[in-house]
Amino acid sequence: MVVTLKDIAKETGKSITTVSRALNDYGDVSVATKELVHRVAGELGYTPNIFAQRLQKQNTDTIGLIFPTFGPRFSDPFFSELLAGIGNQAADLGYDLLVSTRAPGDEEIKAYRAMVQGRRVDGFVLVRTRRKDARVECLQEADYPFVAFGCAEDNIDFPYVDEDGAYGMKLVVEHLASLGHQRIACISPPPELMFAHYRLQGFKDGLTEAGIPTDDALLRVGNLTQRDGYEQAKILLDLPSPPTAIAACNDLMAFGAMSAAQDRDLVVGKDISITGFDNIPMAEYSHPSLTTLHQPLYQIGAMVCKMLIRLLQGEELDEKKILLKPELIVRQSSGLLKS
Amino acid sequence: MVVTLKDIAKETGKSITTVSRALNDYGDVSVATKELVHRVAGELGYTPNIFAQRLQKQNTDTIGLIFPTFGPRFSDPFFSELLAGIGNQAADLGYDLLVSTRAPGDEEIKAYRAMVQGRRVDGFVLVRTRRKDARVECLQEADYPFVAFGCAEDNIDFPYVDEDGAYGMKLVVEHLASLGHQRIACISPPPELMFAHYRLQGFKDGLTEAGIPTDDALLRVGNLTQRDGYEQAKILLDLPSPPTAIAACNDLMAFGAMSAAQDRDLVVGKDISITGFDNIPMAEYSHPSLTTLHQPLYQIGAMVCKMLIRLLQGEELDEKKILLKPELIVRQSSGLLKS
DNA sequence: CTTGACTTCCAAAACGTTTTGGTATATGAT
DNA sequence: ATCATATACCAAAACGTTTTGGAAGTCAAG
Repeated sequence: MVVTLKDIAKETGKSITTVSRALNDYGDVSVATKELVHRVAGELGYTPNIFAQRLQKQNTDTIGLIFPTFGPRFSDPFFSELLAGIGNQAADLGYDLLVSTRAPGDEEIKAYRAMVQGRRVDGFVLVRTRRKDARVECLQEADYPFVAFGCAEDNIDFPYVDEDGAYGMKLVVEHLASLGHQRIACISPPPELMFAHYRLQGFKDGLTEAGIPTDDALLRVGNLTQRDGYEQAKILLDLPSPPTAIAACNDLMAFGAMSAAQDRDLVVGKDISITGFDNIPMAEYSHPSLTTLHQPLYQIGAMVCKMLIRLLQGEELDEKKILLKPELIVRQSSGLLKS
Repeated sequence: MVVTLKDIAKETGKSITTVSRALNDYGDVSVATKELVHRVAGELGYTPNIFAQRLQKQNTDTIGLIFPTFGPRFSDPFFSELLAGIGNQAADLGYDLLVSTRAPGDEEIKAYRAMVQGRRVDGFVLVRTRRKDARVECLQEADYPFVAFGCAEDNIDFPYVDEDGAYGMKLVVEHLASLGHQRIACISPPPELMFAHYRLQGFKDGLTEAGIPTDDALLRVGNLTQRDGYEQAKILLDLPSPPTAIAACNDLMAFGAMSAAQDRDLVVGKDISITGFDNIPMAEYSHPSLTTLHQPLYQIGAMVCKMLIRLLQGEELDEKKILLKPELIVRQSSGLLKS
């Protein structure tokens, strides 16, 4: 039924060894034999049994990816874009991608340990690094290769790609300040996430550079969902002296904030300015369209994946730590301060 | 380094056979031995080599899923939700999921053939069935098991889950008609998609039931993206006598249509009503929020996956063809016809 | 003390590949 | 003729598991 090396060997009258070596283009097989073997293999429709190969070669040609999501669904477009980038790159380079989701915590680490233990994958892509990141510890301890999207605390060393969140938020504040805004709020991600730290810091630095004092009442934390963007924005709008601009640290929270403002009949882009971060596809088509920072997630995914595969193949990385500059995309959701 | 059955055999003084059979809970191993083997396996941290298992058992415990997307990105929330459902269910039942994306056409079929040929997966989940579906032909010809999301043409027989699109669109038209709308447009998906047919048919039936004649000028086709929703809505709004309501056949196109209307300073929900289909998370938070039909994509994904695994394990399906009723979610984007 | 049934165990084969460690033949140099 | 070298090939082992087809021992019944 299914064609193996043995069948080709029988058909060509050569040994299994020779057939194998012919197909893998070894030097000690004559050109004539190689041609013969390839032709017969084609005719019979031979495809190598990948599991036999992996068993023998003792590698998996698979990379692991565990999304740190809450709840079963990962409908965050952030993840889908990234996944597409990683997945397509992996496929192009002949690797399988083993994906699952797990909420941060014990179960998550158990999942990593199980994959390490069972030698289920050759290496990992880590997304959304955290301050004290148990995943990093676990993998470094087991001496397992990985590349992260998101940087590390200073003292820890591993390869990663990250976007310069501090720079991005500074751009946003500069933009909002130039429109006349003085009371600028920020909805930042949970502080245990590495990128939260940088984005918030960039936000504060931006205020300082614009000569605006920081008001702690205008700093809120949200869990990156629309729902939380909505809730946090409501709190901000209820302040005795509410902000005239809200810089959300991702697009989803920005959409939530827009909803909250619109529920109070504020016109976003006029009565209040709202900005996001990520530039997910929806940002262009929301109403009003969203001023945000462009992060090329698809490319970042591809880049991280390529770096990992380089590592797995024993090559050196030209750059071990890559920091990308996000680009400010000004749309309708930010506008001149009404006087 | 890595623990194998041999190590456990050496440690316990039993044979490899006995160890294997102990771990797999065969009847011909004494209770004492089983306990011993399990204890030692635990101590040594044994994990079976999955590739050796698969080679021996001649199955893959993997299910294949090729998303029919255009371009490299699949940021359509429709797909992410479905993927989450399929992926989590597969993981729960101990199966791997091998995902890739391919635009419909020759390359797509080649990808299926390659996976079939190489016995790379045990079966497939097919999404978004088409009228003359080459994937179905290919898999049926190879006698490869699969379950689809989306039904078939009448004469073809395979297991599937589908939502009752005709019923859903009828609900929408009924709703819009009850608000006083008479000139109702529809932006339907490309007709080669099975669900396009049913949704459009439901739309027309709805009009008939409401006593509204069908106007072909109000029937447009869009490729399911926001961009196309935008373009098609522009065309509709440019008509000498434009529609007062637009029923888009998915949420993304509905968002595009909302953009187009808002660009002309129409207030959606007042000057014009717009509805979608799918109820993606964004639908709740758009402005205005979107009237749409709820399709439990996560659950559908899980259901399809479970059916497939049932088949793979040789069980019979209670129901081979499942049709779900979508639920109308009325929000702000549909409102009374302005008189 | 045989016989058969039952319990518990195991050696060896098998899955399909790659790699190791050769052998055999031809060619050319001495 | 002899030796060295290069070319073309292959048998067997190995990867780690499951399954096949017994074998050995115990026990009860005849």
